[in-house]
Amino acid sequence: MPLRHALLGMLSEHPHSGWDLTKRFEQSLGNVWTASHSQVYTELGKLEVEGLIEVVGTGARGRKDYAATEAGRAEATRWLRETEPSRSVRNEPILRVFLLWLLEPEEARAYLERERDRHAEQLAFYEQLAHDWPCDSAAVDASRIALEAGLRVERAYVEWAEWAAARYCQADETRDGDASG
Amino acid sequence: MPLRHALLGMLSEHPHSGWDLTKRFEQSLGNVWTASHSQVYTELGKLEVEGLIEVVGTGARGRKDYAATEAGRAEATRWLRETEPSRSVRNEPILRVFLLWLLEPEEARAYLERERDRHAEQLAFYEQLAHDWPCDSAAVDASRIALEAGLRVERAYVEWAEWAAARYCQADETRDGDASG
DNA sequence: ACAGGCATGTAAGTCGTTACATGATTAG
DNA sequence: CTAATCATGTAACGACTTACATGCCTGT
Repeated sequence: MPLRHALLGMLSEHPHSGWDLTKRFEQSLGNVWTASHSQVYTELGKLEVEGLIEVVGTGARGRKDYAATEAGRAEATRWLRETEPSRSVRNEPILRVFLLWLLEPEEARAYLERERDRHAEQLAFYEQLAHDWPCDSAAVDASRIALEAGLRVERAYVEWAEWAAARYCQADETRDGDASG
Repeated sequence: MPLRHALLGMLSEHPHSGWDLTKRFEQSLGNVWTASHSQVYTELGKLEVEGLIEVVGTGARGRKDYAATEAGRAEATRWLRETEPSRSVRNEPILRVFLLWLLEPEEARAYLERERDRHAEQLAFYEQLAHDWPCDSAAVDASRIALEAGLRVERAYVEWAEWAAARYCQADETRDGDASG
């Protein structure tokens, strides 16, 4: 149950509301794990019933801030220690590359160029995060290591997409000599 | 529905049995998309009812080889053209890195070293595939481009895991001066 | 007053995992 | 004859997505 443990981990760092956690899944965590707000609120409800998290504050608009209890933090640690990471993967953008031969070369090239742009944007975002990085706690340090993975993987994707688009460019140019677009 | 379209794509290349498709999800495709045999057989049943695939041969032990029909291939192409790739991501091994601060430094380092070894193995496998690559059809070419993504991303992970483990090494050495392990 | 963002929740349906269940073929 | 591998399927349960539903606060 990685969602539950992702939540316990974040709530072991410092309090978050369901809204905050949802935002984190959309932002820095988004290249690693995604969860919709409905999933987050449902799981928070279960975790509270089980005594793994508790409400530690409330705010405007019904906001509730949760933090992990000792039991919750222990459960997150136990999960890290005693279970193997699932290797189940979902990477639809690259899955599509396996099917790219079904398209015309210019369509395939356009797809690869969009991927390059997307990854270039993501890389720029990560570079900004790394540039502004505060040097604080151990939690922050682990996040910095995870960020470094994002940084390096995005860089690899940008270079790959350029290499791949060039392959399809060649195929296209061979056919009609047009290098525009 | 990426599973359905992954199947249609593979069955547009050449015939496969449910067993073959399951194996492909465990091997080359496995770093991009995974599916259990139960999911594969269930989806093949639906695709056949919908006329998107058909049985084109049978073999020993009840083996059934399927191929995409024209309608199936058209559906795969339509999906590529008309839908945006889902950005929903599952990458539990890196998710765990965000929680690594909950462990002792030596445990965290051990985790990163296991990841390094895993990715090094995967990289070696991809390098072998790339080395033995046949130069044939367009389908093969798209797979070669997808393989290149795997190759470059795995290389990035190996280098990242080494960088990351070194960080935890330092933390550990600062505490007890032990550089073994 | 209104728009945009903050904030939380429920329900229906689909997708995915795990376990159950069976049996044929092949190589040693 | 026996183990490994090939080969297919179903069922129960849990996870995830999408849509529905509500309402408050802040800035303009």
